[in-house]
Amino acid sequence: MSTKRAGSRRQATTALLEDLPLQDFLTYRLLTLTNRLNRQAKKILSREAGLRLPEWRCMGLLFANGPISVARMAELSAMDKGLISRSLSSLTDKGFVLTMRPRDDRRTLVASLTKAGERQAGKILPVMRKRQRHLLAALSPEDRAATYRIIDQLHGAIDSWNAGDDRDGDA
Amino acid sequence: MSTKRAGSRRQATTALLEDLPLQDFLTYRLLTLTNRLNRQAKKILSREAGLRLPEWRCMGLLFANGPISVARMAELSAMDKGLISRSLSSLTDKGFVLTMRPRDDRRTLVASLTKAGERQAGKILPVMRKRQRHLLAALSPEDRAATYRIIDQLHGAIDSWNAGDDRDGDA
DNA sequence: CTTTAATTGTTGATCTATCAATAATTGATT
DNA sequence: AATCAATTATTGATAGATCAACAATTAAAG
Repeated sequence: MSTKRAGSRRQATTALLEDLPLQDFLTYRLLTLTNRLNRQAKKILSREAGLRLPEWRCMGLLFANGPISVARMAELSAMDKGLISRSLSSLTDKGFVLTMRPRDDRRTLVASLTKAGERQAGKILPVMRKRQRHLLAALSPEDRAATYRIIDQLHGAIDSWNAGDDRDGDA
Repeated sequence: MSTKRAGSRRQATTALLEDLPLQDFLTYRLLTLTNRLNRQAKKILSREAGLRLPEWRCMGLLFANGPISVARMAELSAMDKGLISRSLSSLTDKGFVLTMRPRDDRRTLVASLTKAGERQAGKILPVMRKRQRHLLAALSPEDRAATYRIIDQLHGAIDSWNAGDDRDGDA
């Protein structure tokens, strides 16, 4: 439980950066946070629907965006196309997804939800939204706004580091 | 590269939560962020030292905290003890870590860095610190302070969700 | 038209993360 | 002491994420 975490005993500010202990590295902190979030989501999904995390993400994408290709799904979610491909396979087996190859470009694969898939997504989504609300409710309005800004700025920092590093590094 | 991300086209605030698109779920955003951060760290480590991510985390823990047990490492880093165990094995093979079982409790395994391990950690740490500085430099002082606060508050939200859910859910 | 290049999705390999089962040891109860 | 419970680390199984190699198809160049 919470007492097991190493977290908040130090307000790590820039001044401390010179000897910032590893446990206070921003990357560490974010990693342990998302690991816990993933564990939680995983538990919800297996309980509610017998779905795996990337499967649910695919269903959510299709539910929100309608029938789209694997490439488009990767673009929207930053998921790996290989992972998407495998997830769509298993979702097809489970009867939640239906795929087809458009005549005008037979390389692309367009996926869409079946009726059962829509029912399933409609059942899970409220739980997930409730969870999002619960998470965001823990933050002050200022921090809520700051959160998305911070995430975007960190993406920018990753970009610029990779750029200086050598070539792209994100693709 | 950056144009591939779906991110910042929307300032997701509480008001929008009712139909928050999946791509703007906080958990999504954090996940794609940490995935990118991990990719980056992985690249740095394999280039600089031929180390894997959890291996480096173990070395960093030992470098910062001195000789400690597997359980203590798990406690400090929120890593899985199994993952730590395997990492220590490979680090021992690589000559960076040395383990021993104290006479007073022969269940526990205490790990420490070898000279070579310390050299290696001393070589990597500056790069990693530089990266942390680079990331934090992208944020305003207010956002920097907010970041750690937000992370801690989200941990709290996870705790309370899990508590209401059923039993613990973190252990 | 034909060759070459680029795009799209699939698959295999490897690493990361989590969980559960186990063995070894220690601590507690009787 | 002897049994039972708790702790510690290891191992196996499975899911998740990344990368690279590949085949099929389409687009571009000549």
